Amino acid sequence: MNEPPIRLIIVDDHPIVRDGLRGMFTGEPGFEVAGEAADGARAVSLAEELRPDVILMDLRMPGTDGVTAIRRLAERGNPARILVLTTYDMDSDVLPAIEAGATGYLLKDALPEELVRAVRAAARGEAVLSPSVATRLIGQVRAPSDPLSARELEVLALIARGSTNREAASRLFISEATVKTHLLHIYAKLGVNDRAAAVAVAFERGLFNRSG
Amino acid sequence: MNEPPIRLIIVDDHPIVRDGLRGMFTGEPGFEVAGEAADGARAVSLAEELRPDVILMDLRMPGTDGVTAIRRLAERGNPARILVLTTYDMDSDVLPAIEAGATGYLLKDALPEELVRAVRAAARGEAVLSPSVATRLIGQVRAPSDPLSARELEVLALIARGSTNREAASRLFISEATVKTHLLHIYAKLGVNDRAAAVAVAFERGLFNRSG
DNA sequence: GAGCGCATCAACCGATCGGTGGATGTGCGG
DNA sequence: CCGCACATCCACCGATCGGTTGATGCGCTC
Repeated sequence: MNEPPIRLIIVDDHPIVRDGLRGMFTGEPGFEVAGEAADGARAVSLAEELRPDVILMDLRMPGTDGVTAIRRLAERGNPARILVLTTYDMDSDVLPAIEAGATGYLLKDALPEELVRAVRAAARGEAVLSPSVATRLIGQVRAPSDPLSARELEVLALIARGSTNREAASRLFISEATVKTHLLHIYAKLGVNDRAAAVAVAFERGLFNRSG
Repeated sequence: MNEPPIRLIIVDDHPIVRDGLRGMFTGEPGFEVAGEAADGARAVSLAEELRPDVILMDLRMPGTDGVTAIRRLAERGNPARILVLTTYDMDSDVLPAIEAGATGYLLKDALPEELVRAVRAAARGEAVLSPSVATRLIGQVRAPSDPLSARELEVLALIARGSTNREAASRLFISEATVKTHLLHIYAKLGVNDRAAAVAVAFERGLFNRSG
């Protein structure tokens, strides 16, 4: 008795990657590549139209990004399993994707057979994580980090550009004491003791990428 | 009169990307994919063995990276044209690759026809740059930045982790005065006035990626 | 209403930083 | 030899930072 093929949509802004993935799954029994999209918005409408079993989703794409697309699919109750496939394993990428509803998260260095296995697992509803992503999630569970408030991010961004506390205060129309208070909160949240280390951690976590 | 096909080696640690590229050039007249490698060392020995016209080279790979491989090929006088194809357009990636001898530098978001055209141009010995890379090179020519010395990078790395000048001095077995001197040099080279801004610029330029 | 998170603010003080204006020594290339 | 880059070092001093120990006000949720 033959099972129906796993119907798949490939979402990635890089044509080369889409070609590579299509080639891989076309040559693998049990899969059907139902469609492709180069950004999140197109992925959402394709998924509505084609009702795939699994969506292979990149995160960073021009226009609508992967996390937003995942959120929209979840809001619409779309049953497709979403397997994130991306280059990035930074905190700022992993958590939002999983919180938005992704079933799995793999990095693009995965071997073809790993990827095939992961898509099969995702189609069954099983969670699939690459080792480095799993490690990060474990770390987050142990020491969940408080997010910085919008104001804290504003202060930190100015500090990263070289403002003294006084200059930052002037720019934000607040007192220097307030800037210092924000900074102390920032240091506590990021687990550091000074501005330079705060800037470093902010970059490592991609905190400055969220602006704009 | 038929011209011989352009013989190509594909070097990328991501199997998906290699598959995608192989598929693309196999289906395109005038090309022959002579071989593939997943890292720089393998690329160098393959190039010696197969004598390709063009090598499509990724930069960041485990083991021997792309820049090192380009350098080795240049040292051996290998005539193959090297076209870098990578995700990254940060200063720390672009300049070393071009200085090492790459004929061109493209980003992975290039359309298939752009890539085909670029490989043909590279085979003719023409330089090929993606727009964002060209912009960066122009910027570098206008305001060439001094690279930080190895010692300066060591100092800055410790500062980014939150060391005071005194702690950094202790860790490096030097005096605090020396640390401060290094920092002043760092600020001058990076065009900043304090440690936090220096850390930010270092991240933006990918200066901390070179370690290890 | 109470509690919470966030934003705002103050004064004080020791620690640290950044700037200044020097200095010496080594290795390398012209 | 000279000049350069790099590494190392000094003392002094004003500016800034980080920590401390408070405080008020606002909006939101239970």
